[in-house]
Amino acid sequence: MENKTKILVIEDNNDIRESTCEILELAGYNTFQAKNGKIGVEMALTELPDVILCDISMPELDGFGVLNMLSKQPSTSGLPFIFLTAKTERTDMRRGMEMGADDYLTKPFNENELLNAIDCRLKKRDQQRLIVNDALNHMETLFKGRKGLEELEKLSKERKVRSVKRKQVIYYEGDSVAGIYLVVSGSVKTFKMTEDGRELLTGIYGANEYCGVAALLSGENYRETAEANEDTTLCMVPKDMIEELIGKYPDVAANFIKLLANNVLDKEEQLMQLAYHSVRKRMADLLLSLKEKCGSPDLSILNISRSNLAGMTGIATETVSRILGDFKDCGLISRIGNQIIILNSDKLEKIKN
Amino acid sequence: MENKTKILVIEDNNDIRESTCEILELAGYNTFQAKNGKIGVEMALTELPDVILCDISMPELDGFGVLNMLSKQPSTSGLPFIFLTAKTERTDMRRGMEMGADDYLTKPFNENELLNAIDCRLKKRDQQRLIVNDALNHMETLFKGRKGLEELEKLSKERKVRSVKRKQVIYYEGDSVAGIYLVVSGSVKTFKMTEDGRELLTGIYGANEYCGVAALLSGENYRETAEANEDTTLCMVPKDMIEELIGKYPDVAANFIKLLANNVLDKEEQLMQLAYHSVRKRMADLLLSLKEKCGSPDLSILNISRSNLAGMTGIATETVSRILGDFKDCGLISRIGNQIIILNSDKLEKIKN
DNA sequence: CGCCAAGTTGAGGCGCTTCAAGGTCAGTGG
DNA sequence: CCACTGACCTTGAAGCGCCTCAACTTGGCG
Repeated sequence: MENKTKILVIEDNNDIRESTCEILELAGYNTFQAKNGKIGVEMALTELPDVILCDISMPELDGFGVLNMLSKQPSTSGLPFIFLTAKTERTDMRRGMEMGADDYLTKPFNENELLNAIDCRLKKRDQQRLIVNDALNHMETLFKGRKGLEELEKLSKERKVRSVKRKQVIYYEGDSVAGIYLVVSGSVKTFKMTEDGRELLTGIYGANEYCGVAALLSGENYRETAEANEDTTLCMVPKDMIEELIGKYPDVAANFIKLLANNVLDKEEQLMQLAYHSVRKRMADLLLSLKEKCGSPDLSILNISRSNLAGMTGIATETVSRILGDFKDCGLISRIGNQIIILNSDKLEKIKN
Repeated sequence: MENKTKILVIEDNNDIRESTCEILELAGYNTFQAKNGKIGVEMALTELPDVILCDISMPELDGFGVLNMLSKQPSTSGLPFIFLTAKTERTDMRRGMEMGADDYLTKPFNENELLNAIDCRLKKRDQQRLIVNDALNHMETLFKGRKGLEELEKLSKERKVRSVKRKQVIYYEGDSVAGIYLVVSGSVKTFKMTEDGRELLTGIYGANEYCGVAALLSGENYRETAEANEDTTLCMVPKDMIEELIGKYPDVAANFIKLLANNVLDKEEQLMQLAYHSVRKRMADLLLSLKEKCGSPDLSILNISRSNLAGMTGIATETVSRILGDFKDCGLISRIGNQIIILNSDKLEKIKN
C-alpha cells in the first residue's frame, strides 16, 4: 500500500480535479489533491509524489510558479511534471516545456491520454534512475569498493539529482562550494575568464566524471565557472559527505590524493605546452588526447565546437579553423559537418613544433 | 662511554695514524683506526663516526675514493670529512674540497691544528643539526602535531640528509620516486624540458618546503627534473614512510589533499595567465607573487636570475631583460646588481594586459 | 688580468591575434 | 513553402608582440 505509485493533482476546478483523481485511483494509483498552487507545492514537498499533474491558470500561484518553486528544491526538482490546461496556445506550451515540464495535456483529455502520459513519464523516470544508479556504481571506484555504503544510499535516496539545460551555469567563479558534481549524462565544461571575457577551459567532464573536486578539497571558493555543454543531468555529492568519508576511510583519501596528484602533473604538462609549443602542435596534441579520452580506438569521431577547442588551448577560434583546415589538407583529419574525424594519429603525433 | 665522540682515522702510515689517535684519545675522543681506504669505508659504515680524518695517498683506495664512496651512502654522506696529506699542492686541496670535504690538514700538523680543526667541524655539524631539527619541526605542520612521531625520529636518526652543490641535479625526469625532499637550506628548482631544450620552471622551493610531492603521490615516475639553485641541503622522506603515515592518520592525508588541491588551483591560474596575459602582465604578476612568497612585507628585494624568471613565465630571457628595463624606467622597480627591488606594488598590479 | 657565465641591447622577422566579411546550418515565423 | 535570424564556422588581410640571432657589456672568480 505504501509503495503504490503516488500522483499529485493540482487543479482549482473541483470537477476536473476529482474526476481526474477518480480515473487514476481506478487505474491503481494513490492520489493526492491540491486545490491551488500553494497547497500543491506544500503537498509535493511533504508527499514526494511520483508524478505531478498541474493546471496552469490558477489563483494564488499559477502552474508556472509551482514548477518554478519545485525546481528550486533539490528533493522535488527531478519529479515528472505534467501540465494540464485548457489553453491550446503553443506559446504557453513552449513556455511550460522550456521551464522543464515533462509533458502537456490539453483539457479536455480522455482517460487514455491521461494514463498514457503518466505511464510514459514513469517509464522515463525509471530509465533515468537506472542511469543514475549506474553512475553511483561508478562512484564506488572513487570510494573503492564501499558498495552499499550508507552514505551513498542516502545520496541515492535523497535524489540530489539536478538537470540543467545546455549553456546553463552550474556554479560561478567565487561561489562557495556545496559539493562535487557527478555528471550522470551529458557533459560539463569548467572555465576561467579573463577580465576581457576570454575563457580558458580547465576541464571537460563527461558521464561518470566529477567536477569541482579540487575546489572542494582546497577548502576555497570556486575559482572557475561550470557550465553545461549540452543538456545534462548531475548528481551532487555534498561537501560534508566527502569530508566524512575522507576522515573515516584512509583508502578513500588515498584515491583523492592520487586523483589530485595526477591532476597536478597534467596541468604542468599543459603549462609546458602552452609556454613553448606552437599552436599547431598544441592543437594536434589536444586532438589526440581527446581521442584518447572519449573516442573509440579505431574510428575516432570528435564532436566539439571550435570555441571549446580554442578555449582548451588558448588559441583564437579563427586560428583553430585555419589549423583544422591545414590538417585536413594534409590528410590528417577530415570533417563531417562540425565533427572531426582523426585519420592519421601517427602523423599528428609527429607534427613539428 | 657510548656517547663519547667517535673519530675515524684512515691513514696507511702506522706511525702517523697511531700518534694522531693518541692525541685524540688524550683529548677525550673515542678513536677507530683504519690502515687503508677499503677498511676505512667499512668502518665508517659500521661505526658511523662523528668525524673522519683521511689520508689522500693510500694503497687500495685513495682518499678521494673514500670520500666518493661515503658520499654515495645516505648514512655517511653528511659526516664531517677532513683530509690529511703531505701534499701541499693547491690543486689537490681544491679537488678535495670540491668533492665535498670539509677541511684539509697538511702534514706535519701540530696538536692544536688537529684539535681545532675537529672542534670546528663538530661545531659546524651541531649547527647544521639544529637547522635540520628546525626543518623537521616544520614537517610537523604537514604531519599535524605528531611531535616525536617515531617515524620522524627514525628519519632524524638515519640522517637522510644530503647536500648538493649549485646546479647539481637531485632527480631527473623519468627517474622513479624514492621520496619527497624537504629543503633544509638553500633552494631547489623543478622544471620540465622541451625537446629543443627550453625549460619551464614548475616550482621553486626554499627552506622548509617540499619538492616532489605530486610525483610521489601520483605513483608515477618524476615528470620533471629537480636541480639545486644554489648550494643546498636536503632531507629525504622516503616514500614508504609517507604512504604509511597517510594510511594511518586521516588528518595527515587531509593535509596532503589540501596541499595538492591548492596546487591544482594555482596551476590553473598560471595556465590562464600563460594563455591570455601579455608578457608584461605575466612578469608583473610573477614579481608580485615572488614578493608575496619570500620577501619581507615592506622592503622587497628579490634575488633571482633572469633565466629563472624566463623559465617561470615561459618568456625568452632577452625579453625578461627588456621588460625589467621598462619597469625600471617606469619607476616600478629598481635594480642593484642582479637583485630586483620592487618599488611600487600597486602600479605593478594594475599593469594593463 | 683574463676567463666564463649572465645580463643587456639592437635589428629583423615570424606566428599568432585581431578585425572584418562572408558562408553554412538549424530553428522559427510568415 | 521560403525567407529570416542567430549561432557558428571559415577565409582573408593587416599588424604587432614576442622570439631569435648576434654583438656587446657586466660581473664574479681564480
